[in-house]
Amino acid sequence: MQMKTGVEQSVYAMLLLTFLPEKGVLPGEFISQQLGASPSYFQKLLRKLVSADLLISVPGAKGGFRLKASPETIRVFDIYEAIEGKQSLYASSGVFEDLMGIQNQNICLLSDLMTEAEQSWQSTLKRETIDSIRREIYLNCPPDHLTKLQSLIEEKMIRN
Amino acid sequence: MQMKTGVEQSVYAMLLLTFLPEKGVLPGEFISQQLGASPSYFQKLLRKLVSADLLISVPGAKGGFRLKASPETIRVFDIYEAIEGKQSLYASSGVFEDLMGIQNQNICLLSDLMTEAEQSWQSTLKRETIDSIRREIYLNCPPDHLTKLQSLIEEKMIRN
DNA sequence: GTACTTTTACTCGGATACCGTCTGTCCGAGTAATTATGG
DNA sequence: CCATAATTACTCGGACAGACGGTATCCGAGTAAAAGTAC
Repeated sequence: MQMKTGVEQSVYAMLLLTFLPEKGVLPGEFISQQLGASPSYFQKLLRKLVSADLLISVPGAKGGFRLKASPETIRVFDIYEAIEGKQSLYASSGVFEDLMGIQNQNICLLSDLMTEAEQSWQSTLKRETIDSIRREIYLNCPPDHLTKLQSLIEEKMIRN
Repeated sequence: MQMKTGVEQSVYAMLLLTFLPEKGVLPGEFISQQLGASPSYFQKLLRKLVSADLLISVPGAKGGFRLKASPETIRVFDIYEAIEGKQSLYASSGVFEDLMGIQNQNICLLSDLMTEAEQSWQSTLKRETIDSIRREIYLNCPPDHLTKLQSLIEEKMIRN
């Protein structure tokens, strides 16, 4: 049981996009290059983020991706859910309930506990936003490195 | 990302074993039959539980499995960890930290949050024990069904 | 009846096959900006 | 110079190959009780 690496990559992609000026977009290929991921696969992740209403995509020449909402409103959980899907971590088979002769469908000996555990896992991911991680970056990233990245992005980005 | 079905099956196997009288054991095949699982695979799960010090195994004729400790001391988390392993749900690649020029190894923008989320998930599983689930069974299971199961177990079990 | 051997019924643990999921690649289609072309 | 066509550079989404992990099966080895055998 391990989280898809796509979740981490997606979070980082969203973080990269926070450095974009208003109305700018970044091509998917540039983003995947920066994260060291394979472009053709990364496009699929980006499209999932578009489907989840986290990104806006602009087709055509000078097209690319941009955040749909402001970083303060994008929770880490939203990205997690967009990539991992909405299915819960635990699915009861109901075998044991059958064995015990428990008729009531609402009673599942384990899933109540599992559901509660998953909710407290998720609530932690709902607390943090892309913006709060971005603030961590500003605290820990060397300023010259940040300006270098910023200029690289402005060079590669496309206004429209 | 989904929990192994082996975790659920293992929890139920442990629950079955709580119905065993002192010094009795149940063969692995009987347990797997009751849970509707394939015997050859289920043996592997049981052995994992033995390795994790949750079960005691008795080899030879009249051999089988029995709980090592009392149900009050066995947490759901112990079973989860025995089957799923100790690896955490999230493993940082460090790619983004490299991109940001963050040298300090201790700083990982995402893993702090992920670690915290996983801990609150685990703490829920640590709270509940096999015994507390067993009490739920007594509340929700028809009494006649319980006595039927109890007598089946005492018929199939082996004293030594 | 006792000592020894064989059979039986389990666990143990490694080798291996199957299958679903995640990762990764490829390609045709759609879209829009840019460039080329024809009058 | 303007309108139209072709090219270019992206996204879109489906099809598909490969890798990996979880599930499942099998088998030989170890172990201990029971049954059989010899004296």
